[in-house]
Amino acid sequence: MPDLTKQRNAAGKLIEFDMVHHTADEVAHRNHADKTLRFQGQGKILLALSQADGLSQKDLATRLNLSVQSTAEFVNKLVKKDLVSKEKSTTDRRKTIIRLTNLGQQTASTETAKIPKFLTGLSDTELDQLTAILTKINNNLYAEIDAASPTETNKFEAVVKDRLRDWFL
Amino acid sequence: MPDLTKQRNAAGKLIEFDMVHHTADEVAHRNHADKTLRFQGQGKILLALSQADGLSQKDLATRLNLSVQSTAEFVNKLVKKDLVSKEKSTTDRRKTIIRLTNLGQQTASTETAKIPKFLTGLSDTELDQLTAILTKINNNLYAEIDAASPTETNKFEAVVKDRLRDWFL
DNA sequence: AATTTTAGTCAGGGGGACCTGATTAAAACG
DNA sequence: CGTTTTAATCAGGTCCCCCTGACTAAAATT
Repeated sequence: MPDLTKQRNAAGKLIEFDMVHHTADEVAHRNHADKTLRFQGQGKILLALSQADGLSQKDLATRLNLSVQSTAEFVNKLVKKDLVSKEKSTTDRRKTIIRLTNLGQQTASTETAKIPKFLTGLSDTELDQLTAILTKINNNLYAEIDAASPTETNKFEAVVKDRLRDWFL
Repeated sequence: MPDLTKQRNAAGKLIEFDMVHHTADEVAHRNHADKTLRFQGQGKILLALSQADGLSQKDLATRLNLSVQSTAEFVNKLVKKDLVSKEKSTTDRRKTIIRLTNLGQQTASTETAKIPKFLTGLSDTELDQLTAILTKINNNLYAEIDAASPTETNKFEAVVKDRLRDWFL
């Protein structure tokens, strides 16, 4: 019989973390235009490319379950920021290959590699505990995505799930 | 000497959690328009009101560091959704008092009270560990907000920090 | 009572994340 | 070779989160 109070406490702390983290992020970046990478819009494109560079826009659109028009728009925004480059495929003139620039690679790897300050006060034991618990939680969430997405009708979620998982192995 | 690998592992798991959580949220709410409350826009208003109901728009704007026009816009959107109500103050005809409707109270309390499925597979020990670690992390984040916001020049962050903290006590 | 301050509305705007439909050029198919 | 399919662009649109400036009415101040 799970202790509902403990679950509620943990849930409350997660909510608090989400809000405070968001607020701290805003405060830290107020004077710079660079927000933390979100799994949304341009962030999706960057994250996908940092895992598998050199995709066509159509590939990106399919993998991320976006329309080709949205994909093109986000890609063009990233081109403007010099985070990605576009070049025609040599094998199929219809295709445009999108790659991360050096700056784009740097940005994506920095975002995924940097250690948030708020983790620096934790002991090694706490870090191990946190990692183990989050691993469990993330697996539970993967299971949720699985259950809500029958593979036949929703290829996207399965693809993203696998991509996300591969990333952290 | 903190173990950088452990910190990096934990940070990676947090990033993964953010993305997978976001994806699971999208999948779960695809067929309903209700997204999880975000500490942003309308979500800010709802969360502030669920803590201190019956504020004027000016109060809300000040507390949340929004312009009065933005505040009015978000309030009107929430009125449309029947989540908040507006009424003129009896003591000052310039002021409009904003309150949560029953539906709004329900929505806000449901969001903050519901226990996410992904927590149900954790043992009591793990829940205690998670709560303790998140408490530490959140306090670190509060300290970050403090350090980045000298009280004189940025009242907002101090106010929000206190509000967020009060919420979970 | 005239002036200044306050609270909120209205109008217009920027930027982002997304979409649909029409169109063009390249590749595949019959 | 004609037709169909594919990849991307262009145009237009919705919704959200934010802003500034102008304006009106109510309250406070002088």
